[in-house]
Amino acid sequence: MTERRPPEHRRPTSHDVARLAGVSRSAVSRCFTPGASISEETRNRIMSAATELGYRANALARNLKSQQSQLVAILASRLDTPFRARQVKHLSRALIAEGFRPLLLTADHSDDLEPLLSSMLDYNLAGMIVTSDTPPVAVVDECKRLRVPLVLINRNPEPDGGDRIQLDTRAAAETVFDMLYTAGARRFAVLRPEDRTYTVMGRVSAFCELVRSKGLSCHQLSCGTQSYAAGRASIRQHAELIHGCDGLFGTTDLLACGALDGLKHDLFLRVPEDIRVVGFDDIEQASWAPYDLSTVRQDAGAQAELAVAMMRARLQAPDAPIRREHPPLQPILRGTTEKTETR
Amino acid sequence: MTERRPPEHRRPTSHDVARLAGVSRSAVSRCFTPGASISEETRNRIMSAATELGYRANALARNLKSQQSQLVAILASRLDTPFRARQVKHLSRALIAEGFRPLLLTADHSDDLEPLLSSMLDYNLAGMIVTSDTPPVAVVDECKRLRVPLVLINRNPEPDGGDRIQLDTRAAAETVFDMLYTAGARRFAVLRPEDRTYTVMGRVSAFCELVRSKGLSCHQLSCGTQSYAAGRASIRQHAELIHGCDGLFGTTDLLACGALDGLKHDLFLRVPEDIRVVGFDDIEQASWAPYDLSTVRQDAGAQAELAVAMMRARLQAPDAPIRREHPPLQPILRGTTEKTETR
DNA sequence: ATGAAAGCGCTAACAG
DNA sequence: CTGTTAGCGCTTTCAT
Repeated sequence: MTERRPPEHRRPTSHDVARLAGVSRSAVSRCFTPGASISEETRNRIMSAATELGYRANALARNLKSQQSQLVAILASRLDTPFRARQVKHLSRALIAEGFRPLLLTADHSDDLEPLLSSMLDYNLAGMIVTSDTPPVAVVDECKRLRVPLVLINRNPEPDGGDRIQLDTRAAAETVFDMLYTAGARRFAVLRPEDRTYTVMGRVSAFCELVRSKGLSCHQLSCGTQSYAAGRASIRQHAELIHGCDGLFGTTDLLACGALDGLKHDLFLRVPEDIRVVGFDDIEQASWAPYDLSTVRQDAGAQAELAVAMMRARLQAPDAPIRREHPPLQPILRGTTEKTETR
Repeated sequence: MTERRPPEHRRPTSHDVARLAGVSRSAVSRCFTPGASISEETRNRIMSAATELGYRANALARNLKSQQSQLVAILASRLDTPFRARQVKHLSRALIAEGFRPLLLTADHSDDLEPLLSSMLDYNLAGMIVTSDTPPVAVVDECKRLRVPLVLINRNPEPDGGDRIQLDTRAAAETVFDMLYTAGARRFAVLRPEDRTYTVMGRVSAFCELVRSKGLSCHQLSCGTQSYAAGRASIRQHAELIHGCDGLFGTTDLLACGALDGLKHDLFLRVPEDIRVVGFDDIEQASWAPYDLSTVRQDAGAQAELAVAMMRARLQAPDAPIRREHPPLQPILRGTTEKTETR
């Protein structure tokens, strides 16, 4: 008596719904396809059958058929970093809002991304958004070949594999310079992290160039990583140079926070009286009391929406020319660039 | 002459590989199936054909057939919060390490999760991991019915829909109490955020109970959200009460950091001389110079691995009894509970 | 060890 | 408007 009745936990299929509603499977399919022609009555019957059974179309099957999933891979490194977390949060929300499903790929010390990324491609991705880790060329090519829209956020401009959202380093440099100069800085320094991210390196060199083009001096202070600890250590390490400066560009808020603590606690300098400081990104901690750090905001929300829009556009016009967009920057003036009594 | 030749960007299928290698599609499939029987020679032929064509098995089709995807949904709220970001990072890594693909669902002001979550279920999830947002009952039931393993991290114990990783609030309370008491605190206060997360509320009440069971006093200071700003505001608001206390449990590092700044900059109290402070989570900022906050570490990495292991176990034994695990806690002693010259 | 055949659950082209 | 039919790309008996 081993009667083989369908197990209780089987998902109902369109077949089940069709049978219960007394229609064909195509009817069911049409019922769940936005622009399909179906009579009001059948639709109702199907709908009630569907809800009764708890039917939900199997996305895998649907995607297999339509050769297109709603899956979008997000590749992000250093997710535990405040700005990156914000970026990813907004990306995820923006994608979901547009009906996509974000697949999260966190990769750090560039542990061989290649296999991972290309295994994501197995899912017939609707797109891929990369923030801050340069995807291996193989993957970029693969995306191109498979016509998977690829959006790079703040990535190196070279490989030109996909659409890009890119910081306008010139504009950034000018904004930062203005903030520091207006606050009275004349002898500049900038933190140069050694883990060379394009954006960050770009900011450093653009800033230096700009400062020098004004006939002012700009020291580059090397510091290991883009972290609080590195920022602080760097200040200690370059103490002498620092004493000759009155304006510091932290390159990144995380670095800037570390630097601020170094300036105050290690070198006993007053900010902004002895030295003005500006960061970049406007992470939450920049506004915390001990920092009150002037910075430049990158609007993660707008950036995310732009990324999704670019992806969607590419999806519709795979052969359109590559786009590159500069999202807007907004200077945030806080205590570290406050005007002090001159003279 | 509109010759319809296969578009260049079509993915090669097992069929293409089979043809090139001169074998059947089944052979190709077997070649990519771990424990299948296939001769060394055919395997080689197939493999080289596969690499030549750049073949990768279509995950959608595979999953459709096997009724099981490698997709795991992570539901996380407040991703832009340091501890949550760390959690998600580790979850993502742990999942990927085990061959799963994390789908990221960020939901905040509990914008109707239900449709979202259940639409995720359309992907034949291999599991679902929820951190900090209680999933609607409907979804929990759905998971149960569809036998989708559900792991809840630090969620309310009531619905008992899935396996849980849960803070041991008693142990947490004892750890915190010890840290404060040992540092000399006798008159306690605790921050009570109004956005009632189970874990957080549990910490608050367990702590208060414990303190009172020792015959000591414990004031609950209400504060709006679990944020830096709320922590700081709360201190200002409860200034009088605070002045009568010498030990504060911040409930969350974010709150504790805000509180610390409130204590120092608004009430002009010295920490730890006038009042000792302990946070919870050990976010990076707790170790920053201005805070140097004693706290209790929840090991996000271990937590994530545990979550994935539990998920995997449930996948293999859907009917095993529900598990509940308490991940270990580790007190981190820093400046805010330093012993000061007594008397 | 291998190939033929039968689907997984769905959609879409085509008749009616 | 509706049902029939033919797959999407893969896996998996089942013979051979």
